[in-house]
Amino acid sequence: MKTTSRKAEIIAEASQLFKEKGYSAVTVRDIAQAMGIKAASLYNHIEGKQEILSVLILDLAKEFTSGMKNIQKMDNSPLQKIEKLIELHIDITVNQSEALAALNNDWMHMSEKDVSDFVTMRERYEENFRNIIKEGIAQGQLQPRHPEVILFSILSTLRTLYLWYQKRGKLDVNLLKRDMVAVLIRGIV
Amino acid sequence: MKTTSRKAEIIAEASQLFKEKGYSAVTVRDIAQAMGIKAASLYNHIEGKQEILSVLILDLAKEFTSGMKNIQKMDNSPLQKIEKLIELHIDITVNQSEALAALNNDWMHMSEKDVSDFVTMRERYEENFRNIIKEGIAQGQLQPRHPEVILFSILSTLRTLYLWYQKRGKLDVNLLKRDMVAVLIRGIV
DNA sequence: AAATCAAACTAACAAACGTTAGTTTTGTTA
DNA sequence: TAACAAAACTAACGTTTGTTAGTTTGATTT
Repeated sequence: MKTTSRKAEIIAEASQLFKEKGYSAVTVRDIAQAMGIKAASLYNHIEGKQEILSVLILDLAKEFTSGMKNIQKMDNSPLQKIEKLIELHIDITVNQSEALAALNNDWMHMSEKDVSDFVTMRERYEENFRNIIKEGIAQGQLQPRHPEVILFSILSTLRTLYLWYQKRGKLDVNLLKRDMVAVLIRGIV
Repeated sequence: MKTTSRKAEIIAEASQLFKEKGYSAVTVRDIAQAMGIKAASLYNHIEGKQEILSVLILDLAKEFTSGMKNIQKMDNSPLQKIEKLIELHIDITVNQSEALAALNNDWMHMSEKDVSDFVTMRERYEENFRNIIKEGIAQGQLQPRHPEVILFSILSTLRTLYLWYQKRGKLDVNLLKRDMVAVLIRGIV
């Protein structure tokens, strides 16, 4: 019973290498070796090195976009939406930390068209997030800080969560969500 | 009156390229072209491509280490020390965002020895930061959250500040410090 | 004017790069 | 067992990579 295509296996293997050394420092021969085959064999399954990167990044970007859409639909307060967004990022981090690394660090190495699509998606995502924050401030539910500072304090933490989630003893996900929400929203004092 | 050595100019130019595309995607010919000279000419001033990276990263790491040392010496409460650390990161970000990008993303491409030195310095820095947090919790000045979560919420935000400080209309530094301290320490509610 | 020196140059290197073409192996289906 | 398709292979390609060697330029000092 085979459940994953060979192409998917290649992408999965490559994503681990990309996470460790970055896209540009990983060669197709590295990827092939990790799979126990020769470099040329990869080309039976993929169009090129760049395709691996684009699949990784764009699929993940769509997942964020769709998650955002779902949360916007909900009949929740701005603060509750922010909590849901934090949980969305944590869930994605736990299951897709390799793709997340590529999305964060290597998006500029995609083709021109894919970069442009990605940047558009990212800007939309950030704008939606910012609007939720602004609404929270307007309603008096959030402190009247610079929305940009709030947005990026939260987003920076969530985006780099993949860097330390692994090594720090694999905190229980629900515990992590609880503490992250608390720290990011209610501060530390 | 020449104030900067040719070597320093090369390192400065290279750091900008590294920030844009990452160390591995930048060639020595790219660096040379940005300076209006030929690639081979660079080798009159530097030992190799890797040396540029190491100078950038290790000098900056030392700056963080020395900043931490100064703050530890002060006779301040844990909370005040954390505020000072936030300000330290912001000051460094404003003046050295290129080197900061290299330190964050490309440290693993230094020589084995330099990587090892760097990782040691980083671990010490994080441990010192963590101890300040723990002390704050022990004294009841901070909420009793998982210290690791607090540490990395703050550190992630500060470490990636360089990514958005530029484009967001160059907020006034003092205003930025005020809002960052407020958001990171007192939360957003 | 001769000597010095920093900093550029041309030319070339061996190695590594992503990728292509054509062929063989392997396991499944007819 | 013959046919087929998936997935591996060998061999090679043209480029780009970091770097070296030896030379020339141009300004400053002796």
